[in-house]
Amino acid sequence: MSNNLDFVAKLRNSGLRPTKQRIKICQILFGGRETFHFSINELSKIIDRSTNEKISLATIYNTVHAFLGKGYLKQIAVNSEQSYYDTNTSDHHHFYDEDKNQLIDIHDSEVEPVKINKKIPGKRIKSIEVLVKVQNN
Amino acid sequence: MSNNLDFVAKLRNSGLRPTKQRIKICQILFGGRETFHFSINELSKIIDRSTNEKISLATIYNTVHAFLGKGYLKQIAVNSEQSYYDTNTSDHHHFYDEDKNQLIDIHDSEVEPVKINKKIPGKRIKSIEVLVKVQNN
DNA sequence: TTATTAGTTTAGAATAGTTATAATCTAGAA
DNA sequence: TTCTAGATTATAACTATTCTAAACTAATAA
Repeated sequence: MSNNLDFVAKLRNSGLRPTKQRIKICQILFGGRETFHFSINELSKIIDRSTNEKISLATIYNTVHAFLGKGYLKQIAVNSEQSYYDTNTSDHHHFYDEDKNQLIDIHDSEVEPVKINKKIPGKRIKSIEVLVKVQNN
Repeated sequence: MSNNLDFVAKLRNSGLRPTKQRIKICQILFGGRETFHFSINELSKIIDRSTNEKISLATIYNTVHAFLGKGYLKQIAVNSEQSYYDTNTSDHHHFYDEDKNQLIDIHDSEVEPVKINKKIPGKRIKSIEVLVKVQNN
């Protein structure tokens, strides 16, 4: 498990000033044993619960965008009124439980590799996302 | 190509009253040779161009939702500020061009079938969507 | 250490997509 | 033709997200 010095280094190395807000958000996002999925709204609640000092919504948005840009987070394509993010940036896919509005990892070993036999001139593939929507039986 | 009587029958059969607004929207969505992708905003512009009588935004939303519920449209999972829909409800996947904000079909023959070797207790798979994000070279 | 400054945080305003409301209208049945 | 449940509409309300510009702070130089 990372400590704050690791986060400070991580931030510095990416050209982001290690402010106390960013370090706090790093602790929450990257300090645990497990990766997880979150929306801005959920992250905001987690922050509120885990500290007395509030971090403004604008800063949470800024930080998530910065981390996305640095590749520390991945955005997940779901149809929902809010955007979802994943602290697991490795190649993998998702179940989306529409009843619970919840994302569940599908490990790469659990999907046959997706092969696309089509190219678009002048374009290169940036990512391949598989979303398996599930419903209650 | 369908004529209005077909649309009236289609609407009646699904328990939807064939109002002139719904028939007009049917013409646009299902009257052409090709299927296509659209956002509410784009659909609204197409309607404006193709008729002198305005259809209110609320009705467009209502109708698209009704058609979604009846399975006449499919919603596509994309990260975007707006929702995208597809008049092609058959199994197939998409490229998403982030530079042009544009969806492009990947026909089923162009992807190896996606196999998911994982089940979630009490849940059944509703859909499998593959989204391939592409960028300019 | 202090001063400087460029980057950061913040509250709140602004924006955009979508949904809700309540009055008016209309398709279809009697 | 009359009646009514279902549709349409303009507009208000709501929610997620982005913008703004003032206050703050980390990092650097003096």
